[in-house]
Amino acid sequence: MADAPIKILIADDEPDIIEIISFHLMKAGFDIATARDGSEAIEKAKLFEPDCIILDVMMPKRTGFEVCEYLRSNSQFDKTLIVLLTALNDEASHIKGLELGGDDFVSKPISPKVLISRITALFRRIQSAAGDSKIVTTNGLTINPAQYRTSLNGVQYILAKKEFELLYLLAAQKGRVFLRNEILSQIWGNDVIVGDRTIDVHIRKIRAKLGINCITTVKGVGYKFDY
Amino acid sequence: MADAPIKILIADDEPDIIEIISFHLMKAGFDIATARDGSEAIEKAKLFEPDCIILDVMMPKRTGFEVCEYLRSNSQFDKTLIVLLTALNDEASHIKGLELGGDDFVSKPISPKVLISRITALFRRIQSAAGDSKIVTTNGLTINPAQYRTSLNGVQYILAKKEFELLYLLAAQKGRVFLRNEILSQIWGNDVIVGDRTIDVHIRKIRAKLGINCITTVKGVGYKFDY
DNA sequence: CTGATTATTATCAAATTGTTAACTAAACAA
DNA sequence: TTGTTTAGTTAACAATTTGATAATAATCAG
Repeated sequence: MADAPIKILIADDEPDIIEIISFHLMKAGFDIATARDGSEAIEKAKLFEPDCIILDVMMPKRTGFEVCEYLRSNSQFDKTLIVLLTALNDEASHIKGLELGGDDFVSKPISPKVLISRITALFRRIQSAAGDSKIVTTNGLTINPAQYRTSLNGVQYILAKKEFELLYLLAAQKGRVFLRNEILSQIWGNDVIVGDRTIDVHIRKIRAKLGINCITTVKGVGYKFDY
Repeated sequence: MADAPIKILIADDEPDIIEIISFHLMKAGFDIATARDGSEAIEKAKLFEPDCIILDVMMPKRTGFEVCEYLRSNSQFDKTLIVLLTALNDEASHIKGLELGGDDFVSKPISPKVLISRITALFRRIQSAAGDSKIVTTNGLTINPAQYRTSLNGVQYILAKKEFELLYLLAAQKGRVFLRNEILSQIWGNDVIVGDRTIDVHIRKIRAKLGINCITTVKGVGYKFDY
């Protein structure tokens, strides 16, 4: 729901595992925090407010199960995904983990790629369940189509429907030049006939409202988002 | 909004597997349909409209991957969960499956209990992402769907049924814009026909009763809760 | 410099929503 | 049942916002 990078907390008592996983998740663009035992995991969870927590089942102080149970009893973490890791490939703990409110369960040895694609799949599914589509973010400019909201460096700008749709169309494929015809058929549809100047006027309004030149004119061709 | 039994389609070419899985899933209260190959899976999916499809990767006619790809390219199945089954415990196909839009990936031999708990966990997570039946609290405003009660800074406000449902629908997914059509189908259902002004009037009543502007109009699009 | 393309501005028409009041249906108590 | 209250819907109109166009100015490419 937040238009920020996805935050993941990794809790495991084996430094090697933490290192490998966090390396790969960072490379995949996630924002990472780590913890070495169950108690630390809970503390960090409260401060860091991650979107997803990866918990080793076997940890000192509090096991992953205990942490999971704690998090699930606290409404602050209603929307936090919990992925449990275990060395055992044992059915009972697998089921137990899911019943305690875990969202996924991965057995060691862990393949970072598999872990990343599982987490990605979970987020994808949740976003689509919540009716979200893709949020565009560049240089402090955020365009959120589910909320019809545009903000620049934290300040909100209210765009009209057509303005917003036009901006989103261009921004969703940053750098690509859209011909006037493409824009017309995408935003207005193939059967509606409007003049060419109409596009210009909307582009102008977007530029004026945001106060930045995020849309570049490609003379004789069309427009592109470049920011 | 409908609390009908959850429908699951199982597609596998091994009759034994189908039998075992469908037996356990039925026992767990799901509504089951089956298919023996990829093509049949697609046909049945269209007719049966399952909430979840369990696909064996290795199937005649069309593989599970192909079926998955097909389903994901068809917006009718946007909200359908896809669980892939495979005999291979091979990382590449695991990742491939998730990238094709699968939601979970389970390796054979399959434990029915594990399968059920994974499916249950997925549904649980999706429901909560979609804003299911939880008390909403923001800035002193509390909306309790179990009791149909609303209070603002400790003071109770009595909303009528439709007013309450409308407020809750929006508030459960704060920030998200709901199209008028979405609102109509969620609150009134797909077969009831009411005029557009009806929504406005209820929105107005909510705003008047609470005395705050917790619902924002997004002109030409719909409404959103923002408070 | 010149012709073509785009930017700007103001204006008007159209679409959308807000508001009120009246009417109908449902729920409830006497 | 009857009368009364409450909720839900609709219609009519007002207010607002948005979108399209035209006319003019500015800009760019050759």
